[in-house]
Amino acid sequence: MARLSREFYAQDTLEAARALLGKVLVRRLDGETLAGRVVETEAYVGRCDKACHAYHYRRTARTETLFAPPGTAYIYLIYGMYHCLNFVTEPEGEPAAVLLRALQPVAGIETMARLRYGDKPMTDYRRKNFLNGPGKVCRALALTRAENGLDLTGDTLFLCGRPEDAGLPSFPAAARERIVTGPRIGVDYAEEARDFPWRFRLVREE
DNA sequence: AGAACGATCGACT
DNA sequence: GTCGATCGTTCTA
Repeated sequence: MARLSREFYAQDTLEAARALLGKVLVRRLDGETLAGRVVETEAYVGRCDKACHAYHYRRTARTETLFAPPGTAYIYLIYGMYHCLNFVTEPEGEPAAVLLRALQPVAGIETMARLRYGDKPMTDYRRKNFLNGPGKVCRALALTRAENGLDLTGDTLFLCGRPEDAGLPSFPAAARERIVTGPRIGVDYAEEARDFPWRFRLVREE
């Protein structure tokens, strides 16, 4: 199964955040395959970014994962009730990562819907807001701190360029899309870094 | 030991 | 648009 290599993750974080758009995230759970297409990311760079947990190489129990090799999953608890999934980037020792903010569902949709909504029926509102936030993505993929530190070159959680790389049916004809850049969400406390245009979204052209 | 604070979400006016 | 939930992490003393 072709998946993104450690060298891919070792690149510059801003480049990685852009390059990850359109890639397919695969989560194997109890023998089932859950998958989604990456449509929104944010970059966090410890070297120079006050919004990054490892700003100025700050090393604590939590940030230890950001110092792990590129291609490691950094998952942390936020606001006491949600989790965020990040992909560790740059050469080992440079604490940096790409936050996954949104997916388009690709496979295992019923299971993801159950993880997200339980037995509540699917509605248009729920379909529209299914995987459009970092906490929602982690809920739908059953990712918690227990999965923090997972190796993304392994079999449990990984990214690939196309669905066929994971044995999934290919996408229908690709719509025209472009990358929209803007400031990151929820980092108003981060002084000058709050305005860095380090959020990347894949949006359909009209 | 205690306090402050979130890289969010969903319910509600 | 506003607001509260909820708890691990981090910092202060």
